[in-house]
Amino acid sequence: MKPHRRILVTSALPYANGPIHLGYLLEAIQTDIWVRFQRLRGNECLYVCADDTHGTPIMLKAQAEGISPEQLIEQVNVEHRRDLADMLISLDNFGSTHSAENKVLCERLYIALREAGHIERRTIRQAYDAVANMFLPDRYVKGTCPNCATPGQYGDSCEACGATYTPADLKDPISVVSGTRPIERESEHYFFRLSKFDADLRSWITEGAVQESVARKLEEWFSQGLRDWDISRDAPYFGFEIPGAPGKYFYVWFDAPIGYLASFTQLCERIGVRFDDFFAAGASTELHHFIGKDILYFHTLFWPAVLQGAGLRRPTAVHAHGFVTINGQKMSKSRGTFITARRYLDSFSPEYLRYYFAAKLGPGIEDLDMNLEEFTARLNSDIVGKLVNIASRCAGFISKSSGGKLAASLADRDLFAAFTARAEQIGAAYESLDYAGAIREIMALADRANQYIDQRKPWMLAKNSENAAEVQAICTQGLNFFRTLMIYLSPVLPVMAAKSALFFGEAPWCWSTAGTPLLGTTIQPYEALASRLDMKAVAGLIEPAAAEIAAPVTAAPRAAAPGAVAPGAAAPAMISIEDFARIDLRVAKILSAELIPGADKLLKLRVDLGEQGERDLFAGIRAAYDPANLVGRLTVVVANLQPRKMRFGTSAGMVLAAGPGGKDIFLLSPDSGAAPGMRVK
RNA sequence: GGUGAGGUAGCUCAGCUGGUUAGAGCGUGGCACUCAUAAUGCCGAGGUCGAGGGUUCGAGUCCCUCUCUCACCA
Repeated sequence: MKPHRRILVTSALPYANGPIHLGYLLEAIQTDIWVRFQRLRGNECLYVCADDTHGTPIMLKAQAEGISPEQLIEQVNVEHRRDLADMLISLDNFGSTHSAENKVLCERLYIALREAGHIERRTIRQAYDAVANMFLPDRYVKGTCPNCATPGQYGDSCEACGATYTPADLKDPISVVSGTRPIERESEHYFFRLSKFDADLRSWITEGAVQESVARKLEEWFSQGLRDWDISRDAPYFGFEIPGAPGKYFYVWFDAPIGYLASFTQLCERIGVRFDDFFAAGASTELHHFIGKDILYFHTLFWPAVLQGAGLRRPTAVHAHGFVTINGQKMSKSRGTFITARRYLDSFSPEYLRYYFAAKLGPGIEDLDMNLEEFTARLNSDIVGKLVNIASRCAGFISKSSGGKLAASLADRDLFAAFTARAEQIGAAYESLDYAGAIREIMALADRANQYIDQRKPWMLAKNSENAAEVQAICTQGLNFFRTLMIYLSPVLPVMAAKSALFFGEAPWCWSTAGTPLLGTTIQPYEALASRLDMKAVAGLIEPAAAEIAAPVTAAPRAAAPGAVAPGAAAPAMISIEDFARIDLRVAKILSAELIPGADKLLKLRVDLGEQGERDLFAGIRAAYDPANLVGRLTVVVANLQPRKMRFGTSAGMVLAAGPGGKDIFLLSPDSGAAPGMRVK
C-alpha cells in the first residue's frame, strides 16, 4: 500500500479575454483525469485554477466594448466556470487573479523578494504612445523590419525573417492603439533578478521536475544565460499597483501564477486546509502544474525562482502538453475550426471529448490532432461497440433468466485475474500521463471480454432453460469484466462510471474495487450508457462557425470609457489575425475599364480573379485615372465584400486605393510576379 | 536564424537499454454469428520503418549528413 499523498494541482489560468476553446480543454481534461485518478487511488488531491485577468489586452478589449475591465472579466468568469463545470472538470476552486487574496499575496511575495534583495530598479527606454498616453508593449508597436524590410511586423520580432529586436529598431513604427508614431520615453522599472537563480533552477530541473524533452529545451535558455525579468508596467495598466511605487503595476505574468496561491487560499478557508502545508519551504506535500508548452518559460524559470526567492516551496513538477490542431491545422476562426467549449457542449457529451483526448494523449509535448472523422469512428467503435456493448449484451440475460441476480462465483477466475493484473500497469500509465497507453491496455481487455462472451455463446445456451445457471455464470463474468474496465476508465468517464456503479447497485468506486469481483448481488435494469455519434452532426462542429464568417463583420461597439485612456479618434479598433483572415484580398487583373454615363466619380471595371473568375465592380477613381491606362494592370481587391447594388448595376467587390479622394487617390499594385486570383495575406 | 519535438501500413499511433518472418486499433476484402446501439468473433490483404551514408555478426532502434512537418524564441 502506497503512502497517502497530499497533492495540489493546477491548470494554467485561461486568459479572461475570450471563451474556453478546445485547446484549453485539452489541458483541463488532462489535468482533471490525473486529479480524478489520484482521488480514486485514495490520495488527497486538491485542484484549483483561476481566470488570468490583468494586462493591456484586457484593458483595451474592455475599452473597445465600452465596459470596465471589471465588468469584462466578471462576464468571462461566469462563462468559464460554466464551461469547465459542464466539461466535468472537478475543480475545487476557480478564482480570479483580480481578487483581494491575490492582491495580498502579490504584495507579500514582492516584499519578500525585495527584502531578500531579489528586486532591482532600472531605468529603461520604452515606446510611448503620446496620443493614447500609454507605454506600449512590444506587440502593440508595428512597423517595418529593420533586417529584411518586411512591413507590418510587431515590435519584438519579424515573422518573415525571424530577426528579434526592440520596437525602437523598427522602421516607420506606429502604435496599434492610436495609429500614431510612438516616441521613446524613459521609465523606471522593477526587475526580478532571475540570473541569481541559475544554479538552483538547474538542479531543480535535473531533479525530475519536468519531462526530459522539456529539460533539453530549457538547456537552451540556460546556455544563453538567464536574463533578469522586468516585472513592472507603467500606468495605465489593469492590474495591481506595486507597493511603494505609485504608478507602477505588477506585470500580468508576475501576478498570474500567484493566482494559483490566491485561488488555493480561498479553498483553504472554505475547507479548512492549512496553506502552509502546501507552500511553506520544505513542505512535504506535492505541487503539480499542468501547462501548455507555450508558457514553459514562465513556469519552469520565473515561477520556481519567485517561489524560492520569496521563501516558499518550489513546484514538485511542471507538466507540459502540446496544442490541439483540427483536421491537421491550427485552430482558426476563419476556417471555422476555432471550436469553443460551448459549441462542443451544445451538441455532444463531455465524456466523448474526454475519451478522445485521453486516447490520443501521451506524456510528451507533441501536438494532438483532432480529426473529426476519427473522433466519430473512435467513439463509436471503442465506447459503444466494445465497452458498453459488453454490459449491453450480458445484462439482458441476467435480468431475464436470473431475475437480475449475479452468480455467486466466477466462472473463470483466471481470466478475471488477468484483468485485475493489469491494474498496476494501467495505474502507472495514468500516473505518468500516458493516457493513450492506459486506454490501449483497457481496450485490449475490452476485446478479450467480447471474445470471452463470443466463445461461450450464452444466446445459444439460453434457448434451453436447463442451461440457466451457465448463462448466468457467463454473463456474470462478462459484467464483471465490464465493471473492472469502467473502474479503470472512471477518471476519464466519470459520469458513465457513476451510472455504472448505480447499475451494479454499488457505492462510488475506488481503484481497489476492481480487485474484487461483484457476485451474488442484484443489478438494476440496464439502460444505454452511451449512444452513437453521427458523422454529420460532428462535422457540424465546424460549419456553424464558417457560416458566421459569411455574415457581415459588425464593428465592435466603441465608447470612450470615462477616466480611461481614450484611443485617438483616428485609431481603428484592434482586430485579431483571425479577423484579418476573414477579408479575402485578391490580386486582380483589370480587363476593361469604362466611363459610366451619369456617374462623375465612378469607373466600371471588369477584373479577372483567377480561379474565382471575372466580375464587375465599380470604383470611385474616375477623377484620378484614365480608363485606358488601367486596362491590363494588376491591383488588389476585396473579393468577399457583400455585393452592393448601385444605380448603375451591382458592384461585386472593392478595389483598394489610398488617399483622401478626388485626384489624390492611388491604386495599389502588387510587385511583378503576382498573378490574378492570388490571395493577399 | 537558433533550439526542441516529430516523420513506422490508407488513418491514428505502439515499438523499453540494437537481436528470430516490424505490431495494435480504425478503415478495407472475405467468412461466421445474430445476445448486443448495422454491435461481436474469425481469417486475409496493406509497410524497402522520410532519404543517403556510417558503426556492428546484426539497426526502425546508435552516429553523421540531408530533407519535410510542427512548435517555441523571455
